[in-house]
Amino acid sequence: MDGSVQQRSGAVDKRRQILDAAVTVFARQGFHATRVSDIADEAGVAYGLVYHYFNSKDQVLNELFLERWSLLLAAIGEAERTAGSHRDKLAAVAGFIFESYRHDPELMKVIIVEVTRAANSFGRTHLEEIRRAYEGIAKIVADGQAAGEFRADIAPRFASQAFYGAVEQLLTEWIFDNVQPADAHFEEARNLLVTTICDGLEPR
Amino acid sequence: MDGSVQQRSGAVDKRRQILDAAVTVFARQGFHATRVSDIADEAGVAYGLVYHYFNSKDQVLNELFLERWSLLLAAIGEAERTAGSHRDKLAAVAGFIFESYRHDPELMKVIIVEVTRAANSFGRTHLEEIRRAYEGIAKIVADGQAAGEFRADIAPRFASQAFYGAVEQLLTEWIFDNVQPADAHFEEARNLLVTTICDGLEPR
DNA sequence: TCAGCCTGATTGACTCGTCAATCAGGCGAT
DNA sequence: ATCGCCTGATTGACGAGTCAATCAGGCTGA
Repeated sequence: MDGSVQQRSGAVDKRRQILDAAVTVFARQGFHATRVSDIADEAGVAYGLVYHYFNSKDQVLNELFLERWSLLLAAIGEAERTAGSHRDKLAAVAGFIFESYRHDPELMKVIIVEVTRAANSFGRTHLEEIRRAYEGIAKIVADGQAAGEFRADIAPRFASQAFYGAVEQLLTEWIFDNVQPADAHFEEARNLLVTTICDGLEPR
Repeated sequence: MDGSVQQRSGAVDKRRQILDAAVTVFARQGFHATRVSDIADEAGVAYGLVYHYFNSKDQVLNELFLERWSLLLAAIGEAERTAGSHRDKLAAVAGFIFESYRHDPELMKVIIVEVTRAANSFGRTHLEEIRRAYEGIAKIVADGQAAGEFRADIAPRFASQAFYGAVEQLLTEWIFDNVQPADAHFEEARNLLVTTICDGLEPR
C-alpha cells in the first residue's frame, strides 16, 4: 500500500547503497584498482550481497553509467527542443554537463574516466550510447547552420567533437585537481566555453 | 665503433623490439588486458627478457609515453619560437599532434587512452609532464593576447584546455573507429580545428 | 493467537584461475 | 672461461565470483 517499490521489508534500499558506495570507491581508486570487497566495505554490507544485486563488478559500473548518461541524452533532446537560439541550445548542453559535475563530482569523474574516455574497456562497450550524445550536439550545430547562425563550412560532426572535447577536458582538469570549484566558476566555464566555440562557429 | 648505441653485440636491438611490440599489443588490448607474455610473444622474445630490460610492465608504458611526449613538448617550444602569427603557432602545435597520429596511430592511441586520459593511473603519475604541454599552449595564447591577436577576456589556461581537449577528442574518434584517415583528412582536421578555436579567440 | 513454514535477504570463507615477477641455468661471442 | 644476453618454468599473491549456511519477517491454518 505504500508508494515505494521496495523489495520486501521497509529496510533501506541496499541496492542503492551499494551503487552509491561504488561511486565513491571507483572515484577514489579507479575501477581496476577497487576490489569488490572495497565496495562492500564502503557500503557496510557483506561481500556476497553485491552479487545478490549485480552479476558482476562490471555491471555495477554499467548501471551507474547508463543511469546518468540517459539523463544527459534527455537534456540534449530537451535543449534541442526548447532553448532559444542555437547558441543558447549549446549553452544549455554545456550547462547541464557542468551542472552534473557540480551535483555529483564523484559520479562524473567515474563516468568520464572509466567509460567515456576508456576506449579499450567500457568506452567501447557503451560506444553507441556515447555517440548518441555526439550526434545530438551535431544536430544542433547542423540546425544552426541551416538557420544561418553558424558558418556552413564546418562539418557538424566535427564541431560537435570539438565542443564536447573542450567540455570534457575542462572537467578533466577539475577531476585531476580533485577540486570542487566555486559556483561562480561553473557559470564562468560555461560562458567562456560557449563564447570560444560558438564565436568560432559564427559566420565571418 | 659503429654509430649506434647498442649494448654489446651487433644483435638487433631487443629493447627497441620489445617497446615496439608493446605498442602494438597495448593498442590492441589495452594496458590492463595485456599480459607481459603477450608483449614477449609479439616481440618474438622470451618472457624473462622483458624483465632484463625493464623493471616492470609499468615501466614499459612510462618509457613509451616519455619518449613521445618529450617530442611534443619540444614541438610546442619550437612553435612558440618560430612560427609566424600566434594563430600559426597554434596551428603548428595541432599539426604536430595530428601528424604524430598519422605517423604512428598505435602509439598515439596508447598514449592518449592509457596515459593522458587515465586520471586514476598513469595520467596521475605523469601529471606534471602532461601539464607542461598545457602550459606551453597557454603561453602561446597569452602572448597572442598581449599582441592583440586574441581577445583578452579568456583565461589562457582555459583556452589551452579547450584547444587541447578538442584536438584529443578528434583523435579519440579516429581511435575508436580504428581508422587511418586519408591525408586530406589530417589537413582538414587541423584547419578546421584552428579555424573554430582561433576564430573564437579573436577579438570581436 | 501462535507455531511452523516459506521466501528471499544476507553473510563471508573458499575456490580457482590469472599474471607479474623471479631465478637458476644455457648459450654464444670474445 | 667468463660475461652478459637470453630462456621459460616456477612461484606467490591477489581478487573475482561461488555457495552453503544463517537469519528475519510475513503468511498460513487451526
